[in-house]
Amino acid sequence: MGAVKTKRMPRAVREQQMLDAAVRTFGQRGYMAASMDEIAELAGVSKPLVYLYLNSKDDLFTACIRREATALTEAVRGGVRRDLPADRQLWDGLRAFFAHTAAHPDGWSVLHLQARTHGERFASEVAAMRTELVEFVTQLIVVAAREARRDPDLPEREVAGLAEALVGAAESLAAWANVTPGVTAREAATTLMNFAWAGLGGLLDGRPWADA
Amino acid sequence: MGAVKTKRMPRAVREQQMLDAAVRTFGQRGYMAASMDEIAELAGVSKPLVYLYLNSKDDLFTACIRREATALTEAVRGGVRRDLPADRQLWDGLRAFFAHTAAHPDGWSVLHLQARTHGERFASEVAAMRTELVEFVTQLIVVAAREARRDPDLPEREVAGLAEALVGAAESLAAWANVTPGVTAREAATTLMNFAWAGLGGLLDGRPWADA
Amino acid sequence: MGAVKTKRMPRAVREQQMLDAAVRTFGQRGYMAASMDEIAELAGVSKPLVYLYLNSKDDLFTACIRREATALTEAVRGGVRRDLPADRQLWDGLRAFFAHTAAHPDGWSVLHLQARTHGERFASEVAAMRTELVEFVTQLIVVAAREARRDPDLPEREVAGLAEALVGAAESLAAWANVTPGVTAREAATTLMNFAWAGLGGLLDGRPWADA
Amino acid sequence: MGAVKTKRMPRAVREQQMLDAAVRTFGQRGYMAASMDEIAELAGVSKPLVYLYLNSKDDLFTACIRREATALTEAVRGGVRRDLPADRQLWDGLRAFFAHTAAHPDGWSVLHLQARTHGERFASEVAAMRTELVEFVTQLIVVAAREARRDPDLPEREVAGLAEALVGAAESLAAWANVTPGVTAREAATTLMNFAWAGLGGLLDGRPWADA
DNA sequence: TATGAATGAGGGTTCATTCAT
DNA sequence: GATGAATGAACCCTCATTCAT
Repeated sequence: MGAVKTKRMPRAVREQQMLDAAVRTFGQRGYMAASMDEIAELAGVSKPLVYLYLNSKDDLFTACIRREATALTEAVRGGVRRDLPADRQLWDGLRAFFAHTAAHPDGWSVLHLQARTHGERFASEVAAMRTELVEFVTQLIVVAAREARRDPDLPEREVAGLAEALVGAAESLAAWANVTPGVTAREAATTLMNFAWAGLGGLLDGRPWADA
Repeated sequence: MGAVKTKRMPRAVREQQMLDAAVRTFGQRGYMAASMDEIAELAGVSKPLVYLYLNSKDDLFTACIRREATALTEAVRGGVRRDLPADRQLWDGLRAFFAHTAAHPDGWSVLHLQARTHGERFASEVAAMRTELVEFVTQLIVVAAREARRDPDLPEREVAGLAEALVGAAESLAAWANVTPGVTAREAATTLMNFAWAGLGGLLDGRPWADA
Repeated sequence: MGAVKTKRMPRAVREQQMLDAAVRTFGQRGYMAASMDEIAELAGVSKPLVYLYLNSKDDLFTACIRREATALTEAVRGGVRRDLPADRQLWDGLRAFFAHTAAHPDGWSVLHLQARTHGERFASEVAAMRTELVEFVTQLIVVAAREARRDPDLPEREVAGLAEALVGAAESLAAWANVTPGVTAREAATTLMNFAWAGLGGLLDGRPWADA
Repeated sequence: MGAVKTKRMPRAVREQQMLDAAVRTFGQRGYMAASMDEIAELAGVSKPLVYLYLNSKDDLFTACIRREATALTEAVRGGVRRDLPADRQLWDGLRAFFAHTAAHPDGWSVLHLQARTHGERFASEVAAMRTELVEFVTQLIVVAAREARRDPDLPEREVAGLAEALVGAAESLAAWANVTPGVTAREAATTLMNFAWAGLGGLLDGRPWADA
């Protein structure tokens, strides 16, 4: 069942077919439960060819992570115009993020679940991408503070924690939106914006929550 | 290595030793990479005994999930006094949550990473616990709205999304706190409270962020 | 075929059965061409059991080498009485050597052919045994020189070369005797003694061959 | 790496390049561990071309054996003048033998180690060459006996054994000389001549070693 | 209660070999 | 004359699981 058996394709094409099959299989079965046999069959190719082009299960998985991470990063970057105000950038970025993860659930599973669960080697591969997103958000927070002309010296770690929380919330909402019928990317983005932007606003206004 | 070899223990005790070993192994190696051999050895028991008591790898893993989920739920519940104001309840609950996950990283890994990555069967097992937490938070949001005497009819799905985002942010911060040296449970809780409570406040004040 | 299927043997016994099968298979097929499947079947055991006891193909081969090397060394040592004259010791040693190699052709193949052809790791394992034999012969030559009360200061490397040549001749004759019908251990030993002892005698008499 | 990539060579030349690469690879890795991939790459050629010219791994290996056996045989034959006395012929032949094996260690490895370790088919291929050498030596022994005008009717099998031993000693010394630094072909030849010629002399003088 | 002995099934990887151009 | 694309078959190894005691 897999792809139609087309013979003698140039290497670059076959490689993409293999990566497609691999992302799907890894995303649905998990890294370890996915067998090279299944991937090869889904790609419409014999196993040795997979090894010839992608080298090993490890390398194949790494290639998947890289491809999907790049795709997601570029989707977010491409959805944002850096000349707009910070809140608008965040809003656009979130929409792009939710739209992309919803459109590529297996890729998102590879990045969000599988890569972080099977060894430092893979985890650090996604970590790079996540760092980029967190830094993007961090910058937006700083810019927002400056735009609001309010005291911009939030302690650095505080900002890092906030960004981390925001990205985490986004990831969680992405998963939630994927399984809750009828939730659109726009809606998820709205929910998060409401939550986050107001929270940031309160912070920047100097109204932090304080325990007794 | 592993537990001291003591013979002829009552069944209940042996079972806990096995679960301890299993949680540790599953948490560190991952579900599939963990071998029954390693678990049995770490528990100081022969493999057939593990099967006699816990039946299969699947069942063993399920037992781990249940035990750790219960422990986490109870830790959070036990940290909260339902007669205090909503914000204080959230704050106490978060501190308990971060403290427990920091104290039981393998258990947290089982719940947060492993259980969600290896099939619907296990995922739904954690989902129950997560739902409980999300519902707890949901209720707090509603109560907070009521306490603030402001228009309490936030649309239900909106609230669900917020709660989901908050729990996701908490989970993400828990992981972040586990790998960032020097971040305490209290600090993580503070960061999240600042973020979330202010955000909620803004929402409840009727100042949602709105796109153009 | 292979051993009769007997169930539930103690480990030590099974291990010997496996080594028997392995020596036979390695000796006849060669290290690389021998498959673990074939060895397991010949031993009347499933493959996993072979791995459980012997660990890996490498380790299994090493165990074969060690067992056969020890057996050969002990056969030679056991055939010699150190209180007899040097020529008699050599004669006895050679007979024991030829007898043992003829009785265990697969073991001899493992030591003489296979172990030296598949990597330094195995080669050095046999080298130890060979060194022992060469040193035994070396000593005999020195003793013979002393007994003959002739100038005993043969240059050391010269002696080493002679011993090497003698052992090589013996190994070669062992192979020859194994494939030439009707050649007994005694006969091979005689041939070599005639060849070697007279040669040594000439040397010790100070009548070396000299080129123009 | 490998040969310089030159296109469109005449077949004979390409074949030699392939055999060069094959001898080197077989000699260093061993017959089974050598892969056609490696050989083709080292030869600077694509794999199908190797198959086109040499047919199969088996045939390629056989071709290597034949080429190297012929080269060695001719080196020895070319080093000897049949009109000189027998001892001189032996001495010259040994020098040529040791010089050639030292100059072509991979070829020697193919003949001495690999060909004898991987099935009757290959073994018999070298056996032919070895027989030639053994016969050459046998003849020299007979001639020596005649020259010495002593009773030339040594029993035939006795002579065969002696020749076998001599060739075995030579082979062993060749390996020894290859790994012992500073041992020249001349030196190895001297050692063996001293050993062998004197031994033969003793024999021909009618002074065989005799056991009790 | 507890375990040493044993295996069916399957996974990752590699290799000699061929087709189609 | 020469090669990029492709595969059937096999091999080493591991694992969850059970039997017999």
